Amino acid sequence: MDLISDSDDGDGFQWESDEDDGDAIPPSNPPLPPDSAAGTSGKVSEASSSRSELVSHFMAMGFSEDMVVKAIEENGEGNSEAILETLLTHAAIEKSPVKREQSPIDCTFSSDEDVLGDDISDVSNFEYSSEDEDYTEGTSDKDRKLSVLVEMGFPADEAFSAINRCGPSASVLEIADSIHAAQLAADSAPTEDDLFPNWSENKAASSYACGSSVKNKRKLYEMKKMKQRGSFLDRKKPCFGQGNLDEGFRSGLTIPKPMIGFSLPNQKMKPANRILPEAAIGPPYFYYENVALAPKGVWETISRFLYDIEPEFVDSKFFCAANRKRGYIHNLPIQNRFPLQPLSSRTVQEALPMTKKWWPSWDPRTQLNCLQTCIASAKLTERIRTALANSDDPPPERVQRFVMNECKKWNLVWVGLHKVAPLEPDEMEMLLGFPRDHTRGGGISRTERYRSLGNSFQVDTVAYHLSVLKDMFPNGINLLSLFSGIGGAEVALHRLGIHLRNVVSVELSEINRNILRGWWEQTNQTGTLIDIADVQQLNGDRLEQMINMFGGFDLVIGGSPCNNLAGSNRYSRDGLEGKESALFYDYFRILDLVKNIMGKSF
DNA sequence: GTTATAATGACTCTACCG
DNA sequence: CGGTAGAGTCATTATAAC
Repeated sequence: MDLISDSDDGDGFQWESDEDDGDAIPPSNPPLPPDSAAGTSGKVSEASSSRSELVSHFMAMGFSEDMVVKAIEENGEGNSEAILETLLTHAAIEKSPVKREQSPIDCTFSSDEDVLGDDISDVSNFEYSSEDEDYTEGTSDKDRKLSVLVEMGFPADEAFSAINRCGPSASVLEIADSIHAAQLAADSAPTEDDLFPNWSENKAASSYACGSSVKNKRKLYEMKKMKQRGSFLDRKKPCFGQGNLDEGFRSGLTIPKPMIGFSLPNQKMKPANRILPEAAIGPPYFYYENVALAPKGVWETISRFLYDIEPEFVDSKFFCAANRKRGYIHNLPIQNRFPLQPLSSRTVQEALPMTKKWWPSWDPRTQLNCLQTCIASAKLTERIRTALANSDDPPPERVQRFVMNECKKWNLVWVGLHKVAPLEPDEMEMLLGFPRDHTRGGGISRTERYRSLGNSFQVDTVAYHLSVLKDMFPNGINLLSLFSGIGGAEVALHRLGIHLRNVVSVELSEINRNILRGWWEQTNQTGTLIDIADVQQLNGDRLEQMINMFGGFDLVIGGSPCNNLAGSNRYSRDGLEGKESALFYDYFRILDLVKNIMGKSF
């Protein structure tokens, strides 16, 4: 088949074309590091029979022999999972969007279907921490009732429904009764789990409680959970007698490997049509983001609040040259997605061509790890330089291990002989999909740039998910953007060619608000941008006013603070109840308000 | 007062092995 | 099945420098 012309610019992309014209991935692979399998301590064993079997196995999935051989050499024969991941990565790297190769997704998707009728929703252990008193300030009567009910131990989503059900004059006690009744009714209805065929249960989780060497902090954490567990009402009957004893420790969902979400660009297979729970269906559409590797139970809670939608876990390494493992919960359609153009480079050597010259053969990295908010110290890069300068050309094993460890930990790249360095802010902008100098100038310090960038969306990834909106809203959208940061959502939509009619952006940091405002003016937006500093100020009245003014929001998007969830946090990784990360509940609060207001008058 | 610098582990998940 | 080792992570804090 022939090529889709480049001028097509997004509109006409269709990945579901019928024929597998050219399987073939052109042999011109992206420039791999000069690593070359021969160099590294001959891991390639020769059991050629099993090997050729492996090769044909993957070729049957549609990968070229060339690629398969390379992938096997990289990972060793034993590790077929890793081989597959490498193949997927390289397939995604393939530049030209017109040369679709078919990908083997069938085998990675529906592998586990072992969902018994078991309860996956353990998560009603929700309490506002004591310092959240001011949560109720400036909010409506409805909000106050919700807050009280939640403190009583009711799941907020159920409390919300009950408040609406009972009407404005109902007392808290009446509402509580109503919730209870609804729970009893739900208990007798056996279905509901059937909606999530992909969720599986982590059976090993029960061993979590009996770990022998628990540190103090850990104990506290567990005791806290225990305490909370005692206080909430079970939403449904446990399926197996007293089996809910470890309910609070169970993690109900697993993160798929490879972390490709519901679909990737350049992938032949169409994602199956998912069935969303009734309460999840818009308007408005919504899109929520946070770190994938959060403490246990966090995503269960988030999902539970966001209408029981299954999270889509995606690693941005399939969209750019750096890892970024994130979970997304949204109610968008997932068919007919298309990627942002031009496609971003998916190897460091390609994205940062200057580094290629200095990249030593014993550094096998082709992609960076997650871009974070801090960079390596100059002392460290100097230690590395002297260590290498005092070694032979291929440095001894010990030195290599030291250097590789630090390079991975701090995302260092090669910028000279024996010289490694952290990324520059503009390089981070590029890797994350922002225009050059997006965060530069306007009185923003370098440190602040790193911080803001480290907290941002990866634009290509998000844009791929949002691309389905383009055909649905040819006249543009009204956007409610919470925790906007440096405007990843806005940039993604703009780059998709989706007109931004009215944007209400909520962002605490003045620096970030300035960045977004600067971008807005610089890109000659014709819509209106309203920025608000504090989510707490966004109450029902204000939302109702804006909704009436704009005719409703088409999309509510936001990634709530991750700092109490992120693994790098050594001081306050307190989970969803942490000081900042608890703002997730404001995302839910506002989203649900918008849904209710729009549900009434539209 | 603001900005840059450097030092500061733990929690998960996974692969592997016996 | 349990133990172990390895790897990766949208960060916070104290201090120096400006």
